[in-house]
Amino acid sequence: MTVSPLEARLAHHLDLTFAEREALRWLERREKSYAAGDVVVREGAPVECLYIVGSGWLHSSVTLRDGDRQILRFYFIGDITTTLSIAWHHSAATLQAVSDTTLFEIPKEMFGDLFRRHPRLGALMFAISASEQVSLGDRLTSVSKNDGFTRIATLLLDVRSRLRVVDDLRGSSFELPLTQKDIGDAVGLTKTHVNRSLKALEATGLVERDGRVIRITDIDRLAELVDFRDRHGAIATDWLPAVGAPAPVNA
Amino acid sequence: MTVSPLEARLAHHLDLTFAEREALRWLERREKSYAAGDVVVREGAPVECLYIVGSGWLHSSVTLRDGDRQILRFYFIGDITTTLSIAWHHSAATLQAVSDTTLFEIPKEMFGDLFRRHPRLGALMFAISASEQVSLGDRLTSVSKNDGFTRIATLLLDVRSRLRVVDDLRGSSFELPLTQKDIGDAVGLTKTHVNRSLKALEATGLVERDGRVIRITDIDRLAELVDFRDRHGAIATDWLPAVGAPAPVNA
DNA sequence: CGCTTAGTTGAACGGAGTCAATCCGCGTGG
DNA sequence: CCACGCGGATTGACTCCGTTCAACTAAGCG
Repeated sequence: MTVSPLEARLAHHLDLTFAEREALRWLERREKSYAAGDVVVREGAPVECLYIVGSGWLHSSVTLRDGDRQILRFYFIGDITTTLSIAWHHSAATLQAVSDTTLFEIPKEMFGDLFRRHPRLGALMFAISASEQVSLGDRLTSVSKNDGFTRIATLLLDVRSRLRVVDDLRGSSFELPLTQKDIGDAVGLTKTHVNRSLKALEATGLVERDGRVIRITDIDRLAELVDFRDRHGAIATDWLPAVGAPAPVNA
Repeated sequence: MTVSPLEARLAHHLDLTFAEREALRWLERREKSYAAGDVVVREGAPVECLYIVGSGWLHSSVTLRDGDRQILRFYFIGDITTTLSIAWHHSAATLQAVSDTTLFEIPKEMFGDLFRRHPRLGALMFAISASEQVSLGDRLTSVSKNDGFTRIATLLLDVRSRLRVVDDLRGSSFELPLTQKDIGDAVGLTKTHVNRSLKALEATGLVERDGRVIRITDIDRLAELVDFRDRHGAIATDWLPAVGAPAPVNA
């Protein structure tokens, strides 16, 4: 029996019951593959499905009137994508593969049914969504208040931290399969200034680059330098409802 | 029987059953009052409860190392606050009353139980949370890519739009009980530049100010000018699970 | 009536954008 | 095997939006 990415993710926070595990695997039957650069869903297109990331990197972004792009979020294995758009019939953002990826496609209705059959998992999804919202808030703060150097350092630390939780990231180095333009679109800088800031980061000796492989030589010191707060640790689950057969609705 | 704020909000999206209405009202028993400026929850403090806004304005913010502040979100009647922090035992942000407010305090466990007893409401909460996330993404985009004039215009349009949905806002004018420093903390500008941008907005004739009362004379034209997208309309509910007694967990 | 907080305005500075040239790695085709 | 072309990375010069610093005014309040 293979380990499913979403199951693995959630099991990180909770001791899942057999039925819960079963239900999660049930969601991951329709597998699809995309090549690096492929657009999975375009902004404004109708969305009937959510996608669980099976492997690879993706990002979601919006395009402005002048053609400029804002990258909102990166997705890694075990993440659920297009939840952003679940509130509408049309996608609020473009979902694009950064590297080669596999996705599990699940119809929205099936996701909705999960709330009914496994309320505890529904509540856990809510909590995960909340933590993602905090993470987005952190980036807003970073973009709003910090200079380029700090924004990029924060992005690197954030990505590394998520890869560590999500992937089996061992050492201090990791691949960042993004162009400098992409980085700029994520943190609100031009590619020119991204380049300058990356150089400045290297100059401190805290970050090394080899092509698109990044190595942070002293994570703690860099984190201290830019006041980075890691949000990707454990999440509180003590408030979740009891597991098992849901209580009947009383009058 | 009084109309509860949360009930009214959710009924906007869904035909609620009697049992669901009952459950929502059940959440709103512990009422508390706060004066303008009061801090309800401080960043880092333990949180055991969520708060439904009964009346008034609030905002949540984070404080940076240098004392600078980033306002993440404003809350109005019917909003659920501190959901941001539900994933942790300690608050991720400071919740502060902007005007005099009343809040309904609900223990996290009771909120969790809502997912079990009324899965459809749980899923709806998830959708609302998703739409808030999109809204936050819009602000990230605005702060990341737009100049001061546009950022503030967007904030004004956004607040007006939310007040219109949430409150019985009739005309084109509304009170903005914020200092220019507050506005700056929300959109990432200094108070100096907020002032200049407000002046510039007035100069276009599209916005009038009288103290803290704002009047947008031509909403459509201002929206067109700054490429504003209103996210606070209806949300899709067709994917929600069926109402009624939850299905038993099958083997 | 002073004191404090918020709003307003001016001058100078600087971080990041803009524009533009150059370099580099890599795939493609001759 | 090498010339060519292309997308991305790098670097420099100049400009400008927003900050910083610093008055000064207006308004609320004890």
